[in-house]
Amino acid sequence: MAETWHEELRSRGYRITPQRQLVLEAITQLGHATPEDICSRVQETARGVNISTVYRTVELLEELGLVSHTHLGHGAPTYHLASEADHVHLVCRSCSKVTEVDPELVHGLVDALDDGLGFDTDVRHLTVFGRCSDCRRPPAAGREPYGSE
Amino acid sequence: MAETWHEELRSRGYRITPQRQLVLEAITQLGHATPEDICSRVQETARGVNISTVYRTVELLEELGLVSHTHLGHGAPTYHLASEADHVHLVCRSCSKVTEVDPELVHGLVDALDDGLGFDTDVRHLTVFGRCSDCRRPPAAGREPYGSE
DNA sequence: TTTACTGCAAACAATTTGCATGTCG
DNA sequence: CGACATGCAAATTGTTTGCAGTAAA
Repeated sequence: MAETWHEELRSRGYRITPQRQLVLEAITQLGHATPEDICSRVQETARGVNISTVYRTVELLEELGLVSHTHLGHGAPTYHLASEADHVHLVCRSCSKVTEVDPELVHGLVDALDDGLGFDTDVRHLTVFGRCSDCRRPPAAGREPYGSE
Repeated sequence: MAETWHEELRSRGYRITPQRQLVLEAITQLGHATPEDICSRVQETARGVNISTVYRTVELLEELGLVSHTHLGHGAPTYHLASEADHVHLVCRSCSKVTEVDPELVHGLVDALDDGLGFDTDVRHLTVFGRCSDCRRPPAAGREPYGSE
């Protein structure tokens, strides 16, 4: 199993601690998790990891490139494994449903931004807000305003 | 000049107040503004509008479709006139520079999401994170991790 | 005069920081 | 042992809410 990150940590002068392992595990299991989610999840098993340690840890893991975060709306950001992060998020502003789609769909956009402006898009961080098919009205006259976030 | 929104307000039972006019003006002048920005700007001229009134007002103005907001990174959201909002935001994660680009660039994506999933994208709310041409390294071996946000 | 709106302060939520103590290496 | 990490509490933002006084219409 991949514990290659242990070496990566050490080589940078960081240490391997149970808390860091627990946080990484929680993110692995939860998929999309806010710092609070991670904290609660970890508390189920072990004696828990303090919320501030969670914050410090996700920051570290992100710096190492192991996890990445996205803003799925209003409040707290959600973290997920970078290795599984290769997808784009769609968030419905009516029902808040989150859908993951293949990044292939945005390649056109990414290429256009690269060619035209030299902008290097971070696809993993991309979130598209809108309205999902379930919440969308059958093409009527006036477009209703979007709901919250 | 357009004071059509006055009627819109009244017809819905809302009132026209100096605070609401000031907030709208501030957003008009500032372009991209956080609630805090709006508050400070207004305080330069008049006796000021309380921050909680700013929050209540932007919510109202957004409901009316006059302004819209986007998350340009970490903290507070930024508000702008809906009439000027027809652009997509690019945010550089290294230098934090914000660039506005023609929404034409994302039409491909929007169409793909619509055709494939029936998802109705809210282009005005779209923000793309990445690295701008200035901050991008000349194609080297290892890709540096992204900075803050 | 009626009822919405504003300001203020307190309540909340999310995140950060200082510091004494604990522990990986 | 010694430097780094953790826990805890307090300090910071960012945002919301209750309420009494103010002002559009």
